[in-house]
Amino acid sequence: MVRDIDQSTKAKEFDALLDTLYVIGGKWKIPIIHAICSANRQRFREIERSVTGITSRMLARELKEMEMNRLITRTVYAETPVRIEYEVTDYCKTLVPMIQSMIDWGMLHRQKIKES
Amino acid sequence: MVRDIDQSTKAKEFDALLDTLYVIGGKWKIPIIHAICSANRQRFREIERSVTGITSRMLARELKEMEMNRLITRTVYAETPVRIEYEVTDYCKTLVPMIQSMIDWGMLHRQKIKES
DNA sequence: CCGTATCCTACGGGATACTG
DNA sequence: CAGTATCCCGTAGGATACGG
Repeated sequence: MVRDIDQSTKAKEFDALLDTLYVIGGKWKIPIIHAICSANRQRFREIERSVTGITSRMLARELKEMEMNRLITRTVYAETPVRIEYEVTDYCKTLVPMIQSMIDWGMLHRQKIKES
Repeated sequence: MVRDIDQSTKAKEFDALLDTLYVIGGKWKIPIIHAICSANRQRFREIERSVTGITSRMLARELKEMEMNRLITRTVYAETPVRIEYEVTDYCKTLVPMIQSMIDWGMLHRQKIKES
């Protein structure tokens, strides 16, 4: 039946939405992506500085999770001292328009609230 | 200085991003908006049914918060029995493209993970 | 139908200290 | 620099029951 097909499509959309919210969920992932993206590649300490308020524990944890989800890559350069760089994947860059729309919307929202 | 202007712009962008994440934050708001939007207006019970897993406590709480943030309106129709409908504001509809991109991205992500 | 009132707990996430 | 190890806490949010 057409109706069944339509329902399962809606259900899949809903699940996809939940997936996305899960992947980008929590307080830090989007800000981290935004930070790495704006410099294209970044070291641990640099990210820590540009994401205001994050602790090294949280950053380490989030980076690990995002690596598992193929959002970033971690590269170790065997220099002395060792240098480690994080880079967003092309895949992750597909999130950029979404993040930009979040920024735009936040600006708008701030205006809206001021007009109380 | 140009550099200061640039930095404060970046800071504002960052804050706007945090604002958005705050407003749409939590587990339920985006799914709720998506549910109401897809029908344009909805009653409490209908929303409850289409947002899988939510409890009435959570739904009531989220709706209240979203009303405060001018994302939805609550209209009471003095019939018997009384009918109450929730509607997204035009303002809220500016979130729709973002939500759609979340859905698209979720679909993509699922593929990506399957290819492990 | 449209919620509110309680109670309770898992866990996201902060603070601090420490290692290779 | 690039993290790990502990300890700890607030609160988002689940379960359940009830009321207008």
